[in-house]
Amino acid sequence: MTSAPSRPGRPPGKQGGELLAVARDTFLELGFDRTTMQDIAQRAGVSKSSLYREHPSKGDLFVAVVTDWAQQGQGAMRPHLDALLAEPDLTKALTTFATVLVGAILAPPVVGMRRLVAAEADRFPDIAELYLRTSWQANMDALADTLRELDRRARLAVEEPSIAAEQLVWMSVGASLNARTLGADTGADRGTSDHITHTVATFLAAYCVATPAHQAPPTQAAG
Amino acid sequence: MTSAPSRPGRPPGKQGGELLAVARDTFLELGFDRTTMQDIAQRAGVSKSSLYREHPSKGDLFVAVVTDWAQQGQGAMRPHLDALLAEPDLTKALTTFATVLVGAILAPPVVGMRRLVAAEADRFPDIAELYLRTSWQANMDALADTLRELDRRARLAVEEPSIAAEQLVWMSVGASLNARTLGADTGADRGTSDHITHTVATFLAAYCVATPAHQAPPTQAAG
DNA sequence: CCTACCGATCGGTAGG
DNA sequence: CCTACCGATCGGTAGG
Repeated sequence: MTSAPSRPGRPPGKQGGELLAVARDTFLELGFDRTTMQDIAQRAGVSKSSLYREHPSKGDLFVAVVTDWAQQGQGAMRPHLDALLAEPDLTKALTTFATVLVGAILAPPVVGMRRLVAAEADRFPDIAELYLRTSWQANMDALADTLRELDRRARLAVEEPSIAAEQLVWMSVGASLNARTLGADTGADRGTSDHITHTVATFLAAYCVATPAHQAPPTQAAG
Repeated sequence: MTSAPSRPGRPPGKQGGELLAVARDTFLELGFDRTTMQDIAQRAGVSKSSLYREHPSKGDLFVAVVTDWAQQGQGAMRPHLDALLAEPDLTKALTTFATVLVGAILAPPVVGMRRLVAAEADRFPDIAELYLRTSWQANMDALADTLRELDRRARLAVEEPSIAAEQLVWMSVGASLNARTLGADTGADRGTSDHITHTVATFLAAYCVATPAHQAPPTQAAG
């Protein structure tokens, strides 16, 4: 009971994760250089003093923001990889997975964080590398493991799972991610279902053991 | 006579294209915000006044730098696309082309300009779009045209040349470009010949009319 | 005289 | 917690 129902002191002022979220949004909106500690403090409803008490410098705050973000997105693809394994129709499974993947990678805050980290990679090389490892490479490795498992089950013929994973991902999102990274928010959207269909077709043409999607199968059983 | 063989005045100080090159290198090294007009003027051996006379503001200078850069790289792939058409061995042709492509896109100043333009895309949306169109999309379109020509000659079966072009490019450079954009200058280099070999194999598995590289051919003659 | 160029300094704003 | 303020530095301008 009475776990401080009405605080006697003054209204809140954000801390911890909430504060990091405010800082993140501000960095995303203005960029690192043009974001002032004043901006963040104001939006979070705290004084600059309080902000500096929790994060001793602007650089430290940036590191905390990116680290927090990278950890959150670490296992993001897990459930969809499980679904990829479970679906019996490979074309359907890969199409669904690629669709989810594209949506996740092209989400505006995700693209924004990539831009932000890349822009400051010279000043914060450690954090850029952590971001790449945690938020990207971890998911790529998980996809490679899934492809390896599909090979083991003789549903795909994948000799180099990590390369195949890269091919699937970059065929799916390369063009769109490039355009959005360079700021083209033009409605002329790739990542359409048509684009994904072609990605899956090419992928299966190379790695399907049974019947390739759009040419006569060599009809060979997997050992 | 006396067409000023030895200038009586003071030593040169760079202008025009040379000045743009100095500005470009400085922006690449320090980024837009951390580059001062002073820095650029100093390196170019001119006064700030002279710099401002040629480029009325820092933003104008940046626009001039990117525009100049984009124009220079516009037809960069032309000779290599011609070579791609000329080489009779398709696997060899594509491998050579992909190798050149990867080298060109991953060249440090090229990656640096991408980072720079992406970082300032919010402040200079027009220039980001021009960069994307002139320096990237133009070369992609040229590759697509080349694939269309190979289809016409019945050496490839490419229904959607622009999509096939994207697939070839992004399978070739996606992973490496991503890593370098995020600042990982780690010696663990992709873009190796092994990686390119797999790219070409997957591409041909989907688009070769005759004998796919690594599985039994369906043996069908092109009409 | 004009052009090209420099040293000096302005008003504003940043991190701390 | 806030206000005030510092040392430093920036883009841009003007006098000579």
